[in-house]
Amino acid sequence: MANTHVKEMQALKEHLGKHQLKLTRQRELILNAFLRQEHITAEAMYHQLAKADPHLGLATIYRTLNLFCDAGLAQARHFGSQTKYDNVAHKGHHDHLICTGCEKIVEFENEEIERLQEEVAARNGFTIKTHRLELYGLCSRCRH
Amino acid sequence: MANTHVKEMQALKEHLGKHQLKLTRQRELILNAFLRQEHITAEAMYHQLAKADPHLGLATIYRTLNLFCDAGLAQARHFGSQTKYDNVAHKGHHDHLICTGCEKIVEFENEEIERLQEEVAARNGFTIKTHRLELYGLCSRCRH
DNA sequence: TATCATTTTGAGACAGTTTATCAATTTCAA
DNA sequence: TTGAAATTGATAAACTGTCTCAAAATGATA
Repeated sequence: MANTHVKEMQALKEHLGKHQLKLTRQRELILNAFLRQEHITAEAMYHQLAKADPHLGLATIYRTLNLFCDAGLAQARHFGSQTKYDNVAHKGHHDHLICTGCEKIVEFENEEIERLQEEVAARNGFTIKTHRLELYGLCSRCRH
Repeated sequence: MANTHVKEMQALKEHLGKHQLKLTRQRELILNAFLRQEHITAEAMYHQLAKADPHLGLATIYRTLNLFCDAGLAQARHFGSQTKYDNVAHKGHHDHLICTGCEKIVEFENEEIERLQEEVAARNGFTIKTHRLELYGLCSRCRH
């Protein structure tokens, strides 16, 4: 398997080392698959990896994705009843525009909004570490 | 029962009328209880209303809160594994500044951010219905 | 490279939250 | 008042995610 994600693998190894955790075949497999996505659910990843390893358990996917969150490689977000794991490395940061009709998700970035967020935070004595902005509505196709 | 929420009751009746739905004792009861809250889970409301009506079913609470969402009186938000129903009437919109150190939550409003959100949405052909903005970081006291 | 304490895995049981089912009841227009 | 249509309550079922535990894999050490 091509290891095209050297930097992230490095970060994972570092996290594993710091916490007496081990690098397994499954963790490598899941990391490589995960890094090819922008965001994905555990269930979707389960089905996607079924070809590569039919015996890979769903619980392992959940455990590993949560591990990635701890390691700072992923970020969990709750959309409706599901949890999506965002690939943090893929893009620095992106916010979401979510269609409540067809569930379509459009990503966007807006520096002006980010700047204003910093301003609000500063005014309240906060130092922002991360944020989450989701706009819910109808896309042009669902408006009818 | 005191009907101190005339405007919202009106809005509910309007929605019911438009969709061939009926006004029931339970819907009135749940509406009045809901409007006294800022945000609440279905489970919490279930326990809270158990005194007023011990036979009120949990399914009815869920159904009714979802009805309120359709009617524009409530807004569902997913926090972890739970869904909280926000009272839309209570305050217009408010976003959250959340301290990851002490869990303190500061509410804020920023019209400029809201305006930019509309702009982003329009650029992508979306019509925003609601949004959710949460800034995570450390408050001044926790920064040390 | 063999050993072996420790971690991880897979499979399914389990738990918490929300929705579906359906007979009995309630609403409301006529 | 009547009756078609909607609603309710009770519970089963669905769904997402976590826990359990015996078996397997890892990796530090000899």
